[in-house]
Amino acid sequence: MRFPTVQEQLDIIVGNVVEILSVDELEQKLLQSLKTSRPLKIKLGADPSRPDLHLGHSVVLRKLREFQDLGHEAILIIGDFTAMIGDPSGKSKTRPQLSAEEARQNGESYFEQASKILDPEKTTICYNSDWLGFMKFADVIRLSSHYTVARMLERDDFEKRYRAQEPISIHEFLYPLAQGMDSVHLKNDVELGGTDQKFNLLVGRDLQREYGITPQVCITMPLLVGTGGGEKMSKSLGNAICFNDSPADMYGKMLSIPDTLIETYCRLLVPPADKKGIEILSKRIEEPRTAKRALAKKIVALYYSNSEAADAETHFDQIFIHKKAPDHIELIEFEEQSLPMIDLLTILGAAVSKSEARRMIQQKSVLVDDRKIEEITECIELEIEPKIIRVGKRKFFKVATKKTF
RNA sequence: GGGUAGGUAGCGAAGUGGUUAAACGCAACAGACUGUAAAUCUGUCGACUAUGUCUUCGGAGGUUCGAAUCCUCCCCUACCCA
Repeated sequence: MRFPTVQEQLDIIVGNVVEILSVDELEQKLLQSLKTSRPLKIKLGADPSRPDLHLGHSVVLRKLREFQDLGHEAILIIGDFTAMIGDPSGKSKTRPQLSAEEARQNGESYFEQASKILDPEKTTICYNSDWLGFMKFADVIRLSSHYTVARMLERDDFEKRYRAQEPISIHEFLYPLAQGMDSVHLKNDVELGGTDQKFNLLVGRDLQREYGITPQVCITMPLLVGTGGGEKMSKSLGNAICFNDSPADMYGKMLSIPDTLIETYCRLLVPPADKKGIEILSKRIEEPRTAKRALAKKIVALYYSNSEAADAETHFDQIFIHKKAPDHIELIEFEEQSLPMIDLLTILGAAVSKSEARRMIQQKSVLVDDRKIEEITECIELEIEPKIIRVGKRKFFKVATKKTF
């Protein structure tokens, strides 16, 4: 196969990126790689404490895939060691510490999900505990001596917290350094990350230089806004569309994004090859609904298949347009023949507490076979013939009794 | 080590002895209108054996008929001094 020229490669790499530090260096590296027939090492860090990948992750993963397709080497680093620190980027909450085993498992799950975008055959996966775990305290001291407090405080996040007189723990300073050590260890040529990773990426660059390695090129990708339209997509904010969401969920969540996001989503989430029809639609502002449906269908197809995407759409129409229950709901059987509605709702998990179940009924959002439950004291009579329970717009349950009397 | 200011529900933030399960804002949830869009309106938003009861205001004790509010000790955070 013919390797693409530097310019051809650059044209692809530049797509959707926010910043490349620096383009000149990247060009040099690409040139060098062509001359020596040595692929570039492209690094992407993965946080195993959050193994649920969502469309936000896909932005940067797609970029990594593009590098793979250009013949470069993708290295996925599972930050099992750094997870013990918890990246202080953005919202800083102490994360639960992972055991080594959990970290491995999550790492594998991450890789498996990422394989929906990456070429798994051509992806190198490694765990940073393999080198960070063996550093001695003396090594850490040496490492920390390369950086100053003032430089650390330059980081936007630290600076804000510092000014707001919020706590910053010493170990948080170690996070960028640890991540930087990954780059020193790997001697990678490029590191990819979201814009929130810029500082960390730059530390990696500095440290490589300190350790006598050609510094990596840092490429930042935009952060995807969540389905709510405000904050960045994040599982914990509940505004994420996950790789593992069912096709129906994925489709539904896609339709719930604000119209203003259609174009952005289309640009960042759909690979250029698949973009055509949707792109045109997304520009037709008078038809946002059509565009959104096409986009939603495409997204589902990307993570599942065309037929599953079509099913998701049918399913959606049935529930939300025709307001009917879905065809397939898992049947839940009970020993009892009669149960108070409130109890049933909590058992089914439709409500977290009985108080909440009560509220659901009071707010007239509970239907049994299309009949509205009016009284909180009401009991449901379970029969062999299953009954459909609907709570709110999107929760459906099918219940019956096991016993024949 | 000394001093100052703080710690209130998912978050932000009022409240400084008595209708306070705790104002208000955001988020969330439900309903109306829709296109599971936005905007808007309404309601909900600790739990339970439920027109009442129980548990919450960093933690543990104490004062009081009554404490998020007063006292003591402890823990945590920021800032200043060393």
